[in-house]
Amino acid sequence: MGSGTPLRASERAYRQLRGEILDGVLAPGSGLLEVEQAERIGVSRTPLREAVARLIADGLVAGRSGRGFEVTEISIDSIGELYELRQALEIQAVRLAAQRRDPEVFRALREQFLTAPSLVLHGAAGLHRYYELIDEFDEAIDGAVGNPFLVAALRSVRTHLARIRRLARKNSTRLKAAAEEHLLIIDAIIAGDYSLAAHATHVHLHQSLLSVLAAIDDETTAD
Amino acid sequence: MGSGTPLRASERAYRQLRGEILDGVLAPGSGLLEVEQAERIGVSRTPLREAVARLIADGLVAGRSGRGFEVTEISIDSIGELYELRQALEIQAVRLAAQRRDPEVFRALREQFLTAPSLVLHGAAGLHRYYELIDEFDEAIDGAVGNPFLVAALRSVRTHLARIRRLARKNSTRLKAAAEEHLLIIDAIIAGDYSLAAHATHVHLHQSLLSVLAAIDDETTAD
DNA sequence: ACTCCGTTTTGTGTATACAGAAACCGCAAA
DNA sequence: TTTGCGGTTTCTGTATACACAAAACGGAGT
Repeated sequence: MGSGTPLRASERAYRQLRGEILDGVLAPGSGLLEVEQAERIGVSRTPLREAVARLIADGLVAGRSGRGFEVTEISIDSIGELYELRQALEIQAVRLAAQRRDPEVFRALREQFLTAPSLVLHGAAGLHRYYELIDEFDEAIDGAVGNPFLVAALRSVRTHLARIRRLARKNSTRLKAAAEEHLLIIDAIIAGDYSLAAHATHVHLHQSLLSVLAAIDDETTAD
Repeated sequence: MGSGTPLRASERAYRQLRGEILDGVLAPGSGLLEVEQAERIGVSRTPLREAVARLIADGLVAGRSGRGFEVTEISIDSIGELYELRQALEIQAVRLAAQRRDPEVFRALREQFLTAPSLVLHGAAGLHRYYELIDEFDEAIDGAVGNPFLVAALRSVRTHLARIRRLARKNSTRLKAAAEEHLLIIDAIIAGDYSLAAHATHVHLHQSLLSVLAAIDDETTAD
């Protein structure tokens, strides 16, 4: 299972920086310098600049006027704003998916999701599996929608979402509820009931936002 | 009114290429070579590559496996797909705008739009003014929404939309109707009636898509 | 001690040089 | 005629060198 091509330097730099930003290794607000980062990663400035350009396009990094660039901040406000975009995109995606899906795909996914509510009780491994299921759900939606523009927009949202997830330690009660919500959405998609799928997604995202904001509030006041 | 900074080479290359793609000077499917383009524009390969990277992020250009890169095609299918994304974004944007707008801004805009239906009868100059009004409408929405994520997604959609507009010669009957539709949306926003604004936008986009597809059909069968 | 100005340092933006890989061409063999 | 192979060319990907600009520093004057 070796990685096919040896990977270009610019690609390596991009993945490493992106990964570090998403994992919080490079904290929001930290100022980065081209030469510095190029040496650290072990590539020259040219491919590093290309990587940074892509990160800026992703919205993970912002170019500073004079000196270097910096990892973008995540404010409480920006979380709400992201969810406004997410809502528009996911509701549309789910609606289209319900109309175009291959029922078999979602029936198989449903089978998997039945175990989800109990997964959250099985420690870190279960949690990891849980997030894998979410990824599979997202992929199933993307595949059913079959719209490159919409999928690209969703991918961008999910990138930012990954950063936000890190901020909020999840409680298992909420995760269990979220799993149930996903099941409802999946059922609606299988049934081809696009209206129900859309409304269920609306509700799910509402709960999700509430939970994220509450979790972050806990974090900041607890410390 | 001189341009403040002399503009970096990479920025010049980006704007020129982008403009040429949007204007159709560089036809979809045309294969471009780095050296070739760098010489033509008058910059070295390094800034040109940066420009191309941005164009790829914009979705205007796709990197070819081995040799060079090429301007992305616009298929009939992709127009429908773009409108599925556009619908999700604009309906959300208009809904939020109706809730957050400064009424004065939209009252002023309304004043301008009253002249729009007649503008389309006044030749190329009138048409130009008409499109300026559309731009002002978009900017007013963006400002009222105040959501950087949503606005960025909208900007991306508008970029692709600009290419599609070129394909379809517009007839003045449709433009007149579109102006009326915009007026209705503006009125709903002024009234703070977000539901009406959303539904009116839905209708508007439906008509717009029909008109675009019809126009393209005419073009291709007429030739 | 503080401020202003010139110097030095540092970092970006751009050009160019170099290496490796993929496409192209021609020839020969089936 | 077609197919396979070697050499050649051309292009990309990366490193590096250079120029200019902006920030940090330091010294002189107040």
